[in-house]
Amino acid sequence: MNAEELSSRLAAIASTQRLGIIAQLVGEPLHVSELARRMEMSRALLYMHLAKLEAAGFVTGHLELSEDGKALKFFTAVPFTISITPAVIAAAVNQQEGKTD
Amino acid sequence: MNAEELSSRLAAIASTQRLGIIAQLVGEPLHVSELARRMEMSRALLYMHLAKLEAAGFVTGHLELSEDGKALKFFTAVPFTISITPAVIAAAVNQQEGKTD
DNA sequence: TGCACCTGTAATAAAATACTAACATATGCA
DNA sequence: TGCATATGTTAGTATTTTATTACAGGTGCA
Repeated sequence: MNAEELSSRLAAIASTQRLGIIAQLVGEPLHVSELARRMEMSRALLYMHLAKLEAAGFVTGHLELSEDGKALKFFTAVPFTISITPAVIAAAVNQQEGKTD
Repeated sequence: MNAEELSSRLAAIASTQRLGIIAQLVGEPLHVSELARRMEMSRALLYMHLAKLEAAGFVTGHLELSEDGKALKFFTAVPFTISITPAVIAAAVNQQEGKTD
């Protein structure tokens, strides 16, 4: 992972709102409207946060049909581990490209 | 560590500029003017970044007198390890206060 | 005295993020 | 038909972060 990738992944979770979203989704996928109610947040704003989290690979969304036939957009927390130390940072800075994982 | 502490620590390193600063300081303390030259950045801007990094505990600064009697402000990278997983985030969100370490 | 260094801050401008309000569209059901 | 639910976007505003410019002050030395 290079410095740009690292900083953008970190930026995606450097937010209490987005940490809260991930926490809500751990072990329990939720659809957008339900998540918005639990987070006490407008859907428009939630979409913005979800877009950042999904772009960084921390959550993933998919459409599902409810029993009564309505489309629901479910989001799930994606498993990951990020370990950061000064050496990891130095390695990231001192290279142009990084591994996918 | 609670969600606020976690997000503010992450925010402090969620920046390519600040990752670069840490990388420069790993294993080699530098004074502000020298670091500014290496980062190709104005001192005023560098001070802002250093203030954020120091507030979050990633670097630490101290005054030193050079051989010819001039005051130099040296900064050093502080050793640390941050490991983040969905479970760590959930734990941070679901508590009010956290341990110092 | 003047030049080359250094630390430190204040005021301001520019850019990026976060947030709100409003809208369009669709489904099921009484 | 009308209400309650849902997805999704856009346009505009507010706030925060980043960056620049311009200071004021200190030391050593030729």
